Amino acid sequence: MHDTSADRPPVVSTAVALFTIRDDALQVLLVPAGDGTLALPGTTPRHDEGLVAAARRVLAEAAGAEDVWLEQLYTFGDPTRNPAHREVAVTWYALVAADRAPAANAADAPAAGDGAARWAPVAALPALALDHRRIVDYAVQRLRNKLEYTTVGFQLLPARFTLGELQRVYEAILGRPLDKRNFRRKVELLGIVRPTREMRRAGAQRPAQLWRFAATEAPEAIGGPPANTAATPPVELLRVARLSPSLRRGPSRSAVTPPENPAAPERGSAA
Amino acid sequence: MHDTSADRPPVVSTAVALFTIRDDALQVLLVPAGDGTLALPGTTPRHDEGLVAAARRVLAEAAGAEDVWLEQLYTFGDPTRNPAHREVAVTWYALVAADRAPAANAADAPAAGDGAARWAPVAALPALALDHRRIVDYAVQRLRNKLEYTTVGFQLLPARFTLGELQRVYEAILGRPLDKRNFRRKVELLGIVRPTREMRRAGAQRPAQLWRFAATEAPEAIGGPPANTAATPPVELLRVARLSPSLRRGPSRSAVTPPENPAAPERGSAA
DNA sequence: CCAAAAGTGTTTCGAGTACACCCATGC
DNA sequence: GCATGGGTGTACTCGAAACACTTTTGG
Repeated sequence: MHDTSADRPPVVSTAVALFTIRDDALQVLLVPAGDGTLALPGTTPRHDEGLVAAARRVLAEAAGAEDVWLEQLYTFGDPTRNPAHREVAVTWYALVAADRAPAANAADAPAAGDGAARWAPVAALPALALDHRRIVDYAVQRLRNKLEYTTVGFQLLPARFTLGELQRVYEAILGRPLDKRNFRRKVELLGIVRPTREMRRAGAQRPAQLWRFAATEAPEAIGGPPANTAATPPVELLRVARLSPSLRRGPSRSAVTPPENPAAPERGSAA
Repeated sequence: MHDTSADRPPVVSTAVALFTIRDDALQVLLVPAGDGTLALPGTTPRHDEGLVAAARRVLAEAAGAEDVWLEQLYTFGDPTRNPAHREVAVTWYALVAADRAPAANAADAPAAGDGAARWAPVAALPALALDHRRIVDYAVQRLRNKLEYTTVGFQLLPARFTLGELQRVYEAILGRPLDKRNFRRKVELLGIVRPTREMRRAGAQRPAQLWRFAATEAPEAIGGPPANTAATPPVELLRVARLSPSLRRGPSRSAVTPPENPAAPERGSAA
C-alpha cells in the first residue's frame, strides 16, 4: 500500500467457472486454450473496468449469458502457477439455467467448433490449462456448501420448474440421492417456492405441478462480497435454514429384496 | 487470458485484517495511513513473492506475528475504490492470540507512536482509509460464520486456556452471551479440547482447569483456498458439527426477579 | 462472610431421518 | 395393463435449548 517495491508488476486476469445442469449432471463451460487443452473462459480487465464487470463480460462473450448469479471464488497469485508470466488470477463461479446460455447451447452437440465454448461434466473433466482444474474443484466445493444453506440452486433452473427437477439439481450437485418426501416437505415448509397454476405434462406419467422461486422481499440478501453501496444484485439469494444437509440418502434403490450389505458404495461426505 | 487489452495495468496490493481478543473484545490491527486516518496494514507483493507470502510479510512487519492463521477474504478491484490509482486489493484476515503479537503489543497503551501499529476494537472503529472499513466488516462477518463450524476460535487463545476464556472469545465475536453449561458440554463432547494437569489460580475465586486445543490428526483440514500441493498449513483447523450456533443466549442477566418482558433487547441474528 | 468465577444435570422441544404406497398419464 | 415419474404421512431419534445451585478461593 505505502510500500511500493514494484519490479515487474503482475498481470491481473479473471477466470470464470460457469456451471449449468445438463442431462442431470453438473457441467462447466470450457473454451479452447492456446495449447490444445481446454480452459476456463477469462480475460484481462480493461482499465476502468471493475473485476465484476470483467467477469460478466467474459460470461456474455463466451456463453451469451447475461444476468447470471456470479460470485467471487478466490484469487490465485502464486508466482509459479503460470510459467509464462506472473499472473494474479481473480476467479469466479457463476450459475445459469440451461435455457439461458444461448451461445454455449448452440456450440455443443457437434464435436466442438473452433473457438467455440462447450460444456463438460465436472464428473469427467478433460485436461485443463494451468491450475484450472483446481479452480473448478474449488468452485464445486463452494457450490455444494452454498447449496445447503442458501437458495443458489434455483439459479440453475428455469423460472418454472417441477419439484422433481429441483430435487434432481440438488442431487446432481451433492452427488447423492435425497429422499423425495423429506425434500418436498422441507422446500415447501421453508416457503421458498410457490405453486403456479400451470402443470407440466411430459410423456407417459402424471402431470407435474409447476413451481416458481419465491424470492420476494428477500429477508437478507447474502452472497460473496460485502455488497454495500454498489449496483443492485441481478439475482436474489436467500439464506435458509439448511435446505439439504439433513436430507440424506433417499430410499434404497431396489424396492424389491433390499440387499443387506450396508457398507460399500455411497460415501459423499465430500471435501 | 487470451484477450489482452492491457492499457494501464492495475497495481496489485494486499491488505490484512489481523484480529485478536483484548479486554474481552475483538480488535483489529491498524497502522497510520498517509492522510491522518488509519488503515489496514498492507503492501505490494514483490515479484516472485506469492500473495500468501506477501500477506505473511505484512503480518511479520506490522505486528511481529508469525505463523498465524491466515485466510483470503476477497479481492476488491473496483476502479473507483482508490481515487489515486487503479488498484486491485487482495485482502486477508488473520488471527493471533494476544500473547503472540509482540510488536503490536508494545505499541498500544501509549497514545500511539508514529509509524506504530495499534489495536482498535471492531465495535468502535475510527475512520479508516479507502474502503477498509468495509473490509473489516466483511472479515468480521466471515469470522463469525467460521466460528460456528470450525475451530478457528482457538487461534485467538494461548496454548493453555480455561473454558471460561474460550467462552468469552466466542461471546466477544458472536456478540451474544452463551449458556455456560451447554457451551462446556458441547466443547467437551466434540473432543476438541483436552484437559491438562495445570490449573490457573487468579484472584479471589476457585482455580480453573487449564485446557489445550486437541488438534491432533486433523480429520479434515479446511480453510480458504483449495490447498492441494503447496506448503503445509501452519495451523490446524477442524471442521466440527456446529460449535456455537445452537448455543443461544445464555442465562438471564439478573438471577433475582427475572423481568417478564421477553421482547426487547438481544437480536444478534447479525449480518 | 462476602464477592467472584468455576463447575455441574436434567427436561423439553423440534428438526432430521427413515420408510411404502397410490395416482395420473401415454403407449 | 404396464411403465414412468408425481404425489403424500407418520414414527423415532437425537441434538439444541432452557434452566439454578454448589464449590473454591482471596480479601
